Amino acid sequence: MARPQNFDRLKVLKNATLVFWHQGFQGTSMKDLELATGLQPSSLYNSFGNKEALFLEVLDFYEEFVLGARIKKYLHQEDPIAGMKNFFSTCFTDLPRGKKGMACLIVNSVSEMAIHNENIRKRLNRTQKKLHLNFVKCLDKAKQDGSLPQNSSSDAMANQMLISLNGLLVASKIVKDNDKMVEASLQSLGFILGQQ
Amino acid sequence: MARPQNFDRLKVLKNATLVFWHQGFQGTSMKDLELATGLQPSSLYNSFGNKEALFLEVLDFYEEFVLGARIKKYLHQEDPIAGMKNFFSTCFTDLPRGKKGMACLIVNSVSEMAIHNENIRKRLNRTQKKLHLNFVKCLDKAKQDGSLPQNSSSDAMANQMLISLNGLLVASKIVKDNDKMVEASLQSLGFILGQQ
DNA sequence: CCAGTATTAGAGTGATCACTACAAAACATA
DNA sequence: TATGTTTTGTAGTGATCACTCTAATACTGG
Repeated sequence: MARPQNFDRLKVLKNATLVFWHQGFQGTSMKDLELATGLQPSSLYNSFGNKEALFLEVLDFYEEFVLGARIKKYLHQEDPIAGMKNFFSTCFTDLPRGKKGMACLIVNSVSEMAIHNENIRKRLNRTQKKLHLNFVKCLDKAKQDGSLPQNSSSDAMANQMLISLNGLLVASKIVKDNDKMVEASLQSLGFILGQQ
Repeated sequence: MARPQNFDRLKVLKNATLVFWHQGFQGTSMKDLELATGLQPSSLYNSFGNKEALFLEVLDFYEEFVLGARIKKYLHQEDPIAGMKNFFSTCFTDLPRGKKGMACLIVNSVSEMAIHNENIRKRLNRTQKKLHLNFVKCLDKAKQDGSLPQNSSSDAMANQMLISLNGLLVASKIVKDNDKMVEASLQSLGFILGQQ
């Protein structure tokens, strides 16, 4: 056969994710990615194709390992309402190396790339739908628990939560007092989460 | 004296605003700005300094003439609640040349630049505070009208509205059915706006 | 060990980046 | 018309962009 790859693909994707997350797609150069991953350009292009393709894999990595971990940690809890509350209040603190203002790779990328690259837009839309679905599951569970009225629309509520979450993450980039904004966000969702 | 400028500064700023609004700061090259404004590089640099300084003036232009126009149109109405509702429901349609997905230059720029450029961050923060202030004024007026309970905090409500608006504008970049998202957004602010 | 194959290192591609140097041009004042 | 001052047109700066070429390298199956 042939010479094997000399690197861990997942570790490379993780490092690339951190760079794109912090600097954005256009703000990240292939040079940045070489330095962050330790790979030479030939290895990067041989394994990932080009910058856009690498970014799409990074989005997959983020969905599975970053967002996925948070979904599992907070939205698969026993108490769905408390879980969703925690999901909101930790969206600033669950950051790598404690970097502030990085917010969320998905929200950042929607803002930067969605209207300019259809492949990226589709991928981001899929990720948002995944989060939406998990919100719906939580809300349905809360209905069964009796924590929420049965006649409320989980789909509509999940939309409200997505919008508030997106807005919260944007606001976290300029506002000092994030806790105040989390509180405001949870209050505006108060008819969902405010009972306890 | 000396040779006069051969262009209308406000018209140049307007055209530069449209480009930055659509493409973002990093996605816009000086070449793009030359083409959009019709100015040669020497004129651009002589009159505005550099790309960042031009962008800061563009942010001022946007605050005064784009956001300012919307504030005047919707938030200085007689009925403050209806005005705020209209402010939300028109944030997708009040776009130049009907371009969709451009959302808001402020939100786009917060997402792209806030953590990388302190000058830009400060400017964006100032603009958000201006909008916050106008929401507070509307909310206070609604309290005087009796449309809102006196004990509610206008500051907290304005924060909720800012977050929802930001989230709504981000969502408008990937979601097809914007009206559904506006409705969700207004519903989550329902305890403010839902009475009528 | 040999042959075959995929990966690697490293230099280098043209294009584009923000920005500048410089002289011609265009005006107001005298 | 002559002078002084600023803007303008044009060519061009080094740096960096995403990406590629080529040959040495490292491994597996025979």
